[in-house]
Amino acid sequence: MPELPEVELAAAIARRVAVGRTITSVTVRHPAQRRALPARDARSLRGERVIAVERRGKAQHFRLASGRDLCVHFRMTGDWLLPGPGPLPPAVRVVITLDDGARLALDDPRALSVVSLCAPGTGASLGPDALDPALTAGHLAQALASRRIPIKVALLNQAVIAGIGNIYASEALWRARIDPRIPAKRIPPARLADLLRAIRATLNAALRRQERYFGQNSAAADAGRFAVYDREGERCRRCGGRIKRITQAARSTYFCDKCQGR
DNA sequence: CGCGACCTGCAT
DNA sequence: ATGCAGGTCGCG
Repeated sequence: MPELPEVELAAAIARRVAVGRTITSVTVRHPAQRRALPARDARSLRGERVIAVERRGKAQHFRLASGRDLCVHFRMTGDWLLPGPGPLPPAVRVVITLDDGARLALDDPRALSVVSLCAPGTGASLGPDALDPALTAGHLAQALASRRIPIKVALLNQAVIAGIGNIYASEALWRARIDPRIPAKRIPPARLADLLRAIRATLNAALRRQERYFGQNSAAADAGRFAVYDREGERCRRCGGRIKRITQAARSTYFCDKCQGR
């Protein structure tokens, strides 16, 4: 479940568990994960103190006392789990044990997550974080000025703006009443300002929702979660139009063609 | 640019 | 059985 809001919450959990603690072991339990974090690297983390856990876009960075950086990316299905005693759930791929006995477990059924020691400077290709207050519509305009790709596809490009994924790209465009198919460079500055506000409102609302329903998997938590995502054929809650699904860059885009601009 | 690869589980 | 999934990289 990992776009920016989900990762922000996950990072908060990791922070609470790990910051100020020393790692006593890192265990890797899936061959695919071992490629990114070989046994040697995992071993080298023993005795490392965690200074901070930061989030940039969808990536988490454990800043370590030695100056190294343990990077975690959940990709499609990763999440942190705080396992109790006893056997670990089957999809736990990596376990970080801290000196107070607490365990931070990477739970990822698809095993596409990446945990690795990354060199400083990695992530330079990331654009500004979507919730960074320093990000302005002007920056966005500049980043999009030369791109004729559809705006929805541009929003998924983490080099343009970091943290937006397939769900919230559709949701933010709906909120800003922008047609996802419009070439990015053709959106006027004033509309980009609307879009940036819509992105922030969408991500912040999702964040609040996360906190409110933390740990629950109830129907209440899902009700009304998305305005358009995964609602093909249903009614637009704003104008009553039919929600459409199209494919862009091999991914589903949802939008209302009645109230999302020409 | 689009598309397969990386992985697994789930709905149809 | 098939196709799809909230991400990203690397290929043609």
